Amino acid sequence: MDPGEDIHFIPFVLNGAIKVSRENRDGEELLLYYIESGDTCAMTLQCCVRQSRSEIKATTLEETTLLMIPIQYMEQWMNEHQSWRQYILESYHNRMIELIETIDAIAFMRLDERLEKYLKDQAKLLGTLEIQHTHQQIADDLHSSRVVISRLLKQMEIKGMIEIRRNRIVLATI
Amino acid sequence: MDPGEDIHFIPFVLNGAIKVSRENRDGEELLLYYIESGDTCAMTLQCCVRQSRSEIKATTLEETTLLMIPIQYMEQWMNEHQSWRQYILESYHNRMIELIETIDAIAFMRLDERLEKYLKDQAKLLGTLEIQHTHQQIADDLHSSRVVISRLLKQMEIKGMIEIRRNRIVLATI
DNA sequence: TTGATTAAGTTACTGATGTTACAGAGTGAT
DNA sequence: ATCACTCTGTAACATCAGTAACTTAATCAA
Repeated sequence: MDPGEDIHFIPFVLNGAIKVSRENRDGEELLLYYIESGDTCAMTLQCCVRQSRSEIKATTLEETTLLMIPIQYMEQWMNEHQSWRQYILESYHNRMIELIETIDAIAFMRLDERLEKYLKDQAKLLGTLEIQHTHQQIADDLHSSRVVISRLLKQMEIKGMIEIRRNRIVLATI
Repeated sequence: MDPGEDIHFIPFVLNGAIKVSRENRDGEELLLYYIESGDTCAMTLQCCVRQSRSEIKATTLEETTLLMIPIQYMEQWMNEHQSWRQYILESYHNRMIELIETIDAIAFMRLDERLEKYLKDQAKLLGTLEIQHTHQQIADDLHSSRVVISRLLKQMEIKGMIEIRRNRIVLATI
């Protein structure tokens, strides 16, 4: 899904996971949150329809199956079913909590701490200790640079927290 | 409103403005967004009830009148009125956009740019070019330090963007 | 096997921001 | 006027993170 695209559906993740990032004009990114299976992102709709400046990028992390719910059902169900209302409100709330967590990270944590959190989150999400990313990809998600990430990863390896392979980081524990 | 407090109402701002900040364990802060008159913060409720860790601090900026809506009405109206549902959803959405704006600021902007934006936002919000804050208060909102803010303000003054007085910054324009 | 390509390692340097410490200015109470 | 207190100015220094430039290693295709 590209920023600015016209969207008439809200995505519901059946299985897999979606990564949602913020992009600035220079094409620099920052990971905002993940949407896991059973989850939806109600704000996607309004966010992409209403605003041109508020650009958000969504990409799949793994093989992902989506249920695309047409916007008219969304509205109809909102009116008819309390459970649906609750579900949508909860979805909003969860995204909100995650955004605040992201703010915590970039405002209060140093990059080495953020990197450690990132790797652990990633491992939890995909249910594996092996993270299949290049240093450059990690740098993009954290809005940093490849050299800096390499440096910090090397330090983590020295401390025995991870093992560095080509295209892959292996965590010692979660 | 202190973090962790039990809340059975959602606040509806009749006039004035509320500042919502995030606080970490060390008592350091970061301004998240403002709630202006006619606005509400539906998430306040869930945020303060559900989670103990997700602490958020709300303080009034000026003389403010709140309408406190008991949670049971909130639920009842959700079921009965489409307009209320729409209003609540919009409230969530607006907070979301503002959080993303905050993320943009801390992730992609330098401190001097954030400071400029902060002063202008403050001026717009209160409808005056005079901002009644000490450098320390500004530093707190931006999660920086007093010395750094003084330094940057001095540079802005040299450029003719502001005038520095005791307890007060006077903007040249918005 | 060779060469091309991409990923990762390394070093030296720069710049933004934070810290410490102290001096000076403004304000208000007595 | 004097004192206490708070706010602001400034300098020297520390640190984290980003950049540039180059080397080395891994992978893959021809």
